[in-house]
Amino acid sequence: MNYVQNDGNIILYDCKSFTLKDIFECGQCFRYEKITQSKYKIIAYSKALILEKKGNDILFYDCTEKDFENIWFDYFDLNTDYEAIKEELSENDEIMKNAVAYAEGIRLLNQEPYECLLSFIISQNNNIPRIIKILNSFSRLYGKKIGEDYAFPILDDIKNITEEDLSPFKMGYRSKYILDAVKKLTDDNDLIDLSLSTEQLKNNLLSVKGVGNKVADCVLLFSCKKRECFPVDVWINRVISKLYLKNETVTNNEIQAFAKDKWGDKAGFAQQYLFNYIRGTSNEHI
DNA sequence: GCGCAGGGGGTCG
DNA sequence: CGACCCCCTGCG
Repeated sequence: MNYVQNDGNIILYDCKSFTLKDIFECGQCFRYEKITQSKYKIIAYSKALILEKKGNDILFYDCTEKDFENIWFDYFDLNTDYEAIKEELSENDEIMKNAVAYAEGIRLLNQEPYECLLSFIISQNNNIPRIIKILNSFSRLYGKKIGEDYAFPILDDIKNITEEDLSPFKMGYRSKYILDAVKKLTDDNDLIDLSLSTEQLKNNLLSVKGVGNKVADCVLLFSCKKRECFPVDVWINRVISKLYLKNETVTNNEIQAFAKDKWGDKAGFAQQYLFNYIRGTSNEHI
């Protein structure tokens, strides 16, 4: 990965598989802002970062080499060869070929686990604009101010939070789940210990009230580097049953077994390409 | 214009 | 399997 520091910015040269729209709008994260087609802001790790794509180069505005190496390199999963993954997934699979072509610049972000957990608890039975609204207003009240933006609250900011404190955000019944998550994270430093096995980690996540199979898999995939995880929601159920199983009705467990068998340790990558593809083209498939 | 279903990246009892 | 907290949309 070839990059230079120039005039306070980082320039990442000739970066394949890196499209800001694909990365941020494929549904894995919520605290991004579109500035133009090729320019986005993302808030993560208590930093606000503006990125712009110019040709095949990526500009990281106002970014130190230290932050790039310590935070953003891993956040954007720059150690992973997406060209190879796309090729492997697409082999003998016309459906996947189309899904990959639809958003070839997707990368799986490595987000902060506790933020990811709280965010996907909010996401359940909810729609994306409202999820974003809740997370932003929550950050505005409890997160650290960074320039004109607000970081997602760190655990210390919210460890004593009450149900009443959460009522302004209109999280509904999810407030209780957030409180349970905060309590369990506070009580147990190792609840989301990345050195644990996928199974152990998943059991820990499932112990949180309001965290079921789907939310747990999202946290594992989007913030714990467990790329074999395959979160199944209504869209994934739809795309697998319609495109791969000839409209057969299947349970989410059957879908998960199908994905494990077909994509193995790369199921998580497959999930993002397919999820984004079916959501973006759902009108054409119905 | 308003009121009222219907449903949204699920989970719990 | 139905209800759920709340918001938004579509329809009469």
